Amino acid sequence: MARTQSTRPNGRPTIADVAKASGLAPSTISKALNHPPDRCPLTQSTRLKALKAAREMGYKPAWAAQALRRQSTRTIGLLHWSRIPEAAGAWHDILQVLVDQLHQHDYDLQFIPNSERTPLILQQGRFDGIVVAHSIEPDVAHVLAELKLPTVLLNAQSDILEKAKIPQIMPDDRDAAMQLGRYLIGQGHQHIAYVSTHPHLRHFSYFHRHEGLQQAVREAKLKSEVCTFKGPVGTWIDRVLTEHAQVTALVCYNDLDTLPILSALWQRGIKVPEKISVATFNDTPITANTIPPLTTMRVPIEQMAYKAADELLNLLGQPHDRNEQQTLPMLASELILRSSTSPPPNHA
Amino acid sequence: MARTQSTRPNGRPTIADVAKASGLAPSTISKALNHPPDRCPLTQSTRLKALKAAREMGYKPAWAAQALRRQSTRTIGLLHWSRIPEAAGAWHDILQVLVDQLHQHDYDLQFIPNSERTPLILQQGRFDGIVVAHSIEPDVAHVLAELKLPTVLLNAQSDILEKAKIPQIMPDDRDAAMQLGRYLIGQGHQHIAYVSTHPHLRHFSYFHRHEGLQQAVREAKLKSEVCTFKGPVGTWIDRVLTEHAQVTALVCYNDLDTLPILSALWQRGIKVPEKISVATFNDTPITANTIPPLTTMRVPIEQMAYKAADELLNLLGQPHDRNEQQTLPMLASELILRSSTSPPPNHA
DNA sequence: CTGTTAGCGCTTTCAG
DNA sequence: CTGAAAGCGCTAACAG
Repeated sequence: MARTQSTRPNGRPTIADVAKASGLAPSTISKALNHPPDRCPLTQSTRLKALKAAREMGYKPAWAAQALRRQSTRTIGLLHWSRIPEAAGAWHDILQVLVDQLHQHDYDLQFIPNSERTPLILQQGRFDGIVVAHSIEPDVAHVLAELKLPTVLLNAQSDILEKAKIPQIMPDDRDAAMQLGRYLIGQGHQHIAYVSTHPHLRHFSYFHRHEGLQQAVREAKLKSEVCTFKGPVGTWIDRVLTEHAQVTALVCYNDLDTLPILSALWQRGIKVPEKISVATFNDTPITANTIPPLTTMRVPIEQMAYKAADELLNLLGQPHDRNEQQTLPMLASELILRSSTSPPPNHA
Repeated sequence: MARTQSTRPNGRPTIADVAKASGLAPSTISKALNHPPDRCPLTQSTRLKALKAAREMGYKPAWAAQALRRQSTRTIGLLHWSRIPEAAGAWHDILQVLVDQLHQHDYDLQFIPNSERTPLILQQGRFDGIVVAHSIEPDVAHVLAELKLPTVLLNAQSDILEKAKIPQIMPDDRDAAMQLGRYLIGQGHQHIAYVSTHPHLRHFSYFHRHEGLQQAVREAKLKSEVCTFKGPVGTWIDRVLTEHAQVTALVCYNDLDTLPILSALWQRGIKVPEKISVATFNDTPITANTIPPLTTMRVPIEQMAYKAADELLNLLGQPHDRNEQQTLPMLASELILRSSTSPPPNHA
């Protein structure tokens, strides 16, 4: 660990130091470091000499200098909805895959918190590409569209960006909800409610799932509509149990919604599924461990992440095992049966 | 939006373009942009001229160039344990505060995934400071210690870094567990088990909580020890209920552990709290919505985050409202009573 | 008060 | 096959 030759104020050696110490030129060191062993325009011996010197001095390229010179940061920005990343539940698994895939091509993933400063940060040239996750505000979308950076929409929707031909990866939420609706109707349920504890949902998944449920009801020619309730569970649960007592199945928007809903039913002594069935979306660890364990639609989270990485690397001009598909099909979900659903009470 | 004057390949104007367009020198534009209105070495009129030109051309400083020149990235790295940030539960709230505090001083927070590349990333000079969250591997700690970067340990432990006098912010887990233990013992519990679903916990919180519980048992002069069980709940729960049937209270390591544990008890028809009491740490939304709602210790998460930001800004030489305390006291937790605990069965 | 100059550390032509 | 030189875009020191 001879960290002696150093010129930088912070004490770390520059490429010039390595050059001097090895009796080679800076450019030679650079070549040795940046070209793969095979296609490297250097003699085997000089290459090794350069590498050895660099290693011995503990030389690490200064990132800002590389970025400035290459006009590329090898960093992908993840634009997410909230102040800080939602790495809970489904997003956790998505991010895991995304980070791994990008790492394989020497890209890092950086979260871009949603704040007033977001547009500035995007315009500073800190990113080689962008993944838009969950949703995006119109003003940010405009900035992004002007930037013409390689970008993909991952489980996110934006008229502005879609118009700009940005690839969009999303699950087929309508189909998933329809499958779930058909299953419940097949069990004998005639009145289904679609519920969420979040008061202001604007995500397309919320609407698509509602539509899918409605379609299942329509095709079964039930007499009822799918009624909806949203906001804190205390604001609507008692109405469901009284004014809408014919409802025998609750479909929750997502896994995180279910904890307060199951809790509210339990506190009122309403048995699940004997009195009312409950089902949801996203097959996360939470859903397997609720009381009772939840019937849920497994959304193909990992597949979505692979697709997103694939599309982005493609836009970045990275050679990689391209998933050769012209269009981006929406991905299908799978029904996971657990004990929170059953035929409704008094059913033949 | 006259984006006409542009020289850069990517079409965005440089400071030189702004200079040319405004008839001023690049350095003048730089001064106008980088000095606060008050202490700016420019005439009001030239300052405004510079600012106007920059705004009209949509000029945004290139981040890499600024970083290279200033030898500072205005970015703080968050070193976390897993591949991707754990933004669930308690960490979510911590990060929220941390990001906000740093933003107020124009620092961004960037997650550094734990991988083989972590040491390299640290050495590239991408960060002005580091927050070590949760835990850290020895080799990474060594690299970090050599870097001499402003660093704080946030709910993390590392002999190597503590030896290097890195400030450490952590909750008083021993005290929290002791409070909880005393409460349970006061309720009449004589046999307490300390449990977790995670098989290989090495975090100091895990050990400190155990110690606190033991201390409560010791000071109450109970005849039993605190027995521990860890790993997937299915591997130990039946043993607790048979071989250790005298156990009447389960203290879970943290909030995320409780879902599978409550579920396992429910599946076996064991009533909580009538048959067995359950309590845990971290007062997160999850704990309020379990069946039954959980008695828990509220760890002062936000306070910890404020302290961490404070310490770090201090090390960075940022003038700010310094929380003038010489030592870093460990922070106390508060008991939140809910319905998952009660006196044990057959208790007077 | 403003402009000129000199790099920050690196990579990439382009000569030798 | 290797080295010298230029310059990415910016800011800070120093002249004028």
